[in-house]
Amino acid sequence: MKKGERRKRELLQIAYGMFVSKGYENTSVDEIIEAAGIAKGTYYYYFQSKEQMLEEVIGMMLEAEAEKAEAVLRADLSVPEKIVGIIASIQPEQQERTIDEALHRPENLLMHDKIRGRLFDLIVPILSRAAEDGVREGLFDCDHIPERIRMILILSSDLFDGHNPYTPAVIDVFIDATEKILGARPGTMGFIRALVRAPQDVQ
Amino acid sequence: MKKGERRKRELLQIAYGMFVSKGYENTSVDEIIEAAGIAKGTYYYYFQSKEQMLEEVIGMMLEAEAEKAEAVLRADLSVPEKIVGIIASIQPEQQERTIDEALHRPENLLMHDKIRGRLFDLIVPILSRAAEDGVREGLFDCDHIPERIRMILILSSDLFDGHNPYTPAVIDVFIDATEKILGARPGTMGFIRALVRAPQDVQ
Amino acid sequence: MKKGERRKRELLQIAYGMFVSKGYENTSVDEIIEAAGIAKGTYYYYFQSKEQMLEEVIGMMLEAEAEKAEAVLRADLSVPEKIVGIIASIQPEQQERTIDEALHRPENLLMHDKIRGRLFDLIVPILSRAAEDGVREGLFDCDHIPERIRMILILSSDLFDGHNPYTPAVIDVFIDATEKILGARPGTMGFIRALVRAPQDVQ
Amino acid sequence: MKKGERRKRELLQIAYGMFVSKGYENTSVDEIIEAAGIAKGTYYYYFQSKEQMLEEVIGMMLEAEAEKAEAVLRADLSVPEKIVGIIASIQPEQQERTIDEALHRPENLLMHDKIRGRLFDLIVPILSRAAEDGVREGLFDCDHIPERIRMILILSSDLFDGHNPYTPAVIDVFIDATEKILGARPGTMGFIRALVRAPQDVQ
DNA sequence: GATGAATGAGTATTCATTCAT
DNA sequence: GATGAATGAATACTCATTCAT
Repeated sequence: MKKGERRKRELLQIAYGMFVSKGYENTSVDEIIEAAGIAKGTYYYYFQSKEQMLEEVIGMMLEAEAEKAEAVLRADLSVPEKIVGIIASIQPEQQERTIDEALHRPENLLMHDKIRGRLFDLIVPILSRAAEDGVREGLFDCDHIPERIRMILILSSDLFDGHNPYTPAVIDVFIDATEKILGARPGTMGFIRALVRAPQDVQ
Repeated sequence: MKKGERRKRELLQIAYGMFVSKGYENTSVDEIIEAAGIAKGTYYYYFQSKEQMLEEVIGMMLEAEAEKAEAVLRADLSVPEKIVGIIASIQPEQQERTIDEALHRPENLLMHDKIRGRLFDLIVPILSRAAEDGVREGLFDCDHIPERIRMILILSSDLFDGHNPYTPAVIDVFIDATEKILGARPGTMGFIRALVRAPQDVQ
Repeated sequence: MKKGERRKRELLQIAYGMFVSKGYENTSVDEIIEAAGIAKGTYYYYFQSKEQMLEEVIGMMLEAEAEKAEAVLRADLSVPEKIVGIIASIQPEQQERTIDEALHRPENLLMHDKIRGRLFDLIVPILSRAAEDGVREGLFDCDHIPERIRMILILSSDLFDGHNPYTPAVIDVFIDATEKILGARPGTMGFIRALVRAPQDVQ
Repeated sequence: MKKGERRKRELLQIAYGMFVSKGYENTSVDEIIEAAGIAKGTYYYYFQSKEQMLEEVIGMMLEAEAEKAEAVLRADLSVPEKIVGIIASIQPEQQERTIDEALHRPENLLMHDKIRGRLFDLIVPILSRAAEDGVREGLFDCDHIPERIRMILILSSDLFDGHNPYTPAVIDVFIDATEKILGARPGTMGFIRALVRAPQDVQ
């Protein structure tokens, strides 16, 4: 049992890397088993189908994301820093880039989309708790917190997902919009600017 | 030449319908030619590849979208109405629904994504012109108009694409965010609420 | 040893049910072990191969058939009744139907055929003994009894195996043929008609 | 069109030979295309599936059988000779043997069974016409002709299908049964004995 | 007696594309 | 302009069997 679990974990890791770098649809079972050094039968011993494996890969990834987010939440940071920190930590392309600089979007669409939906459902409540703290502290002033959080997630995931290079103007507007959506004083989220510098020269 | 063009147009229309209802990847060339009643060779006489055909399908669709948007722009409407009208007109799912009520997202991802990107690039300048009018009229107060417009597009396309049923809270927050992103007085975009009622009962 | 034998018996029973309802070829070893709640290794501890298991399943079934036939032979019945009783008792579909009404023939062909051959070899001598009694009693008048018995078996197994609905004409002709093959007086086997009524409405 | 049809015919012939000699299930598509010297795609250009090809193979074979039977019917023969001639002509094993002496039954079951059913449906009416002539001529005396014909077909196909060597006793009983089933005078079908001699030494 | 992880040859089917006519 | 026969690499999945523990 122990042994089988470890093996499975290993296969998920390998597949995750391949899915991210070449796309789920462009990664064949043959390629996975070759990379893993196992037989076809072994693959189907652990996974009922390629699609079910994708679900497990995503599940594994989400667990990791959730843990990271919770860690940020517990860290000694201001509420805006927590929110931004969590958002930054889930930008999928951050890790994807690490694995494969030449990431082509189209082949990743399916996985990207599946992850995005489930990730949002997972992260919205966590971020909402942080935002509620912000309201309590008088930093934010707004109702419908989960809906507002989701919007900020939508914006950030779309703007900063790596396929549109973001200009200073985009960042300014994003900061402005974030502050206003949460009812924060101008400047509250300004520190984002500093965080965003680095990856800019990619691509 | 004239005749050939018409034929091609026809094929694009047929393919468009199939791509939208079954997804690009799930539509085989065989199915297209059968639906069109032509031979395999004829297909490849008109299109270099299936992918190139997709590009042409999208191009054709975008032309139509742009025309519709320009028409709204020329119409006798207030600036906020123009902006909302254009945004509403490009919700891809609006047309897709017409063609196939049971549209499943995953198979449409590739086309959807390709369309979205190019549609935004096309529509942002048009909407920006409208927004500039709004600024001139004192309705809006903001800089970086194209960036702000793009954000509003991102939000609306994600929130209202039909796979998340939108609650009143979502609409309220969207209206609030839109007003604040454009620097409009509260209530300026409130009329959106009325427009959004109808499709709600679809799902 | 005792325990092992019982276990094996149990497995044969389970497999028999599955073979009959889904067909031998469509029943995988995986399905058998899951139904039996044992491990793969255990299966191959008891059986050298799936095919060998089939042989054992058939053997087990034949034993049961032979016992039933002998019981009918010992019963207090007229010779024609004995013969018809034994034939009726071996109609494989009779039991199969009990297990799975929706039995489709093609998947059962292999097993059906194997059983049929061995069943005939087993039952022909038994029936022949009954028929010899009939000759002795003056009911039948014929030579080559085993050959004649086999023909009657062939006819009945083909006509009444459930996939051809049998009409009254078929039954009449079968009765007539049976009587003539055995050299019996007309009417000797007429009682068959009554027996055959019931299953007719199955299909 | 002409060319495609010929090609298809050719493939059916090749497949027929393979199905008969190795069994349908044991003949892979790969083997067929290799034997035919065509590409995988070509195979699926002509046939939707392997199973559908089987249907066509059988259809082709049945056409041939029917033609042969009709020819016998038109020939200048006595009614009993016609009937026996037709029955002899359809013994599948006759041709199968020609193609592959080492015919193993189990792998042929599916095809054999499918053919048998359709062949009977096809041949029963033809033989019935001949039998009716026999009645008219006073050679036979019976009702329910199609049912009786079918029984004779069942018997002959089972007795003479090559896997049970037929003894003189079997032949005698078959002749006797046939005569009685049709209400013919003893000796009417005796000529069968002569026909049956030859193939006996096979196997 | 019993387990379950590992095997790998085998299978049918798909599909965008080519090209001689 | 148009045809349709031909291609062949690619793909996901099955399953009886083995064997170290």
